[in-house]
Amino acid sequence: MPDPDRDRPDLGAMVVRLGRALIAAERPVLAAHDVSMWGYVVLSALADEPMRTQAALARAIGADKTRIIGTLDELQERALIEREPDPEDRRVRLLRLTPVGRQLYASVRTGVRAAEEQLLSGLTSADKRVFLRVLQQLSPEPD
Amino acid sequence: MPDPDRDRPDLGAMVVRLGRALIAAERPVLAAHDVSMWGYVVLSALADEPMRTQAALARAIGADKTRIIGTLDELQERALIEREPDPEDRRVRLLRLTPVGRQLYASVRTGVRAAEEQLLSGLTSADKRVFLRVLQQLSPEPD
DNA sequence: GCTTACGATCTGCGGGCGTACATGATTTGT
DNA sequence: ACAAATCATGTACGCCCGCAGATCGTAAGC
Repeated sequence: MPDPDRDRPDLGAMVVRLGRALIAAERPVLAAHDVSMWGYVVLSALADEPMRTQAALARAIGADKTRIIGTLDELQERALIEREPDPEDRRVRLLRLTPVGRQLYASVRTGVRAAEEQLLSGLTSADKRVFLRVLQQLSPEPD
Repeated sequence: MPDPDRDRPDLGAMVVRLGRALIAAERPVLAAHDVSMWGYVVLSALADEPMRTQAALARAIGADKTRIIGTLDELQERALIEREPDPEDRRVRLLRLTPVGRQLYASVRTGVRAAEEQLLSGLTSADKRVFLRVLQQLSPEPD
């Protein structure tokens, strides 16, 4: 009786390949809306809930805190997010989506989900359900 | 009836998080054997089958052909691989593992697999089987 | 033989990223 | 009041990567 587990590629190799396929599939969607990868990630994080500090946002999306500043600058300039000093602690900037930003995010996300569905289209619905549930279970929340 | 599919994170976000967790889990294993990530990938590719050209190897592992030269130099210096001019076409270098290289690869792979099993240890065996099968189905072979 | 094509290698460019450090504004603890 | 901590920001360094030539040796077609 053969052991399929011994012959499969490394988990890491498969995840990397899937990641590359996802990036390739989603790049056109992002480009169509003129949003960068990091921009989309920021919009996604802020759509879930507004953030009280930029450091918290950086932690939430697994980015360096200096790296997201440029992204925030651009999103703010396009009026997709608001970055307002907290009246109670004027060191911190309250971050939230504008209505326009929320709308754009919804559009991009719809496209991203469609691209993902395309990649998953070869699966049975049972396999897809298990796969997505397990993947969610295995992808750790950032501290 | 709630729709769990609408609330889940993007597939891309989950894959990236899982990838980071895998890298973190496997880094100590690689360091213990003094092998770089690229080195391990090369050993893995050559363990499957010897390669007739370095360009073919680069394509197989999704790396730039100039990138792998340094990796091959190091592996050759440690006598883990052989890089011999093809007598029939002396432009190309035949690449294959040495017995030592095959042995080291087996050790590292055992450690890598153990780290991966650790990450998967929270799953039921049915979930794990489906997840790995689907993941393999979704991770495209490089051209 | 001569031209063209191919493989390996080296070098340099530009971009993305993480890290560290410095600064200025502001809050907090004593 | 004063010192220490916190937050956003800017700057600079180094690393890794993909990509585009340029070079050299070799092979293949004419």
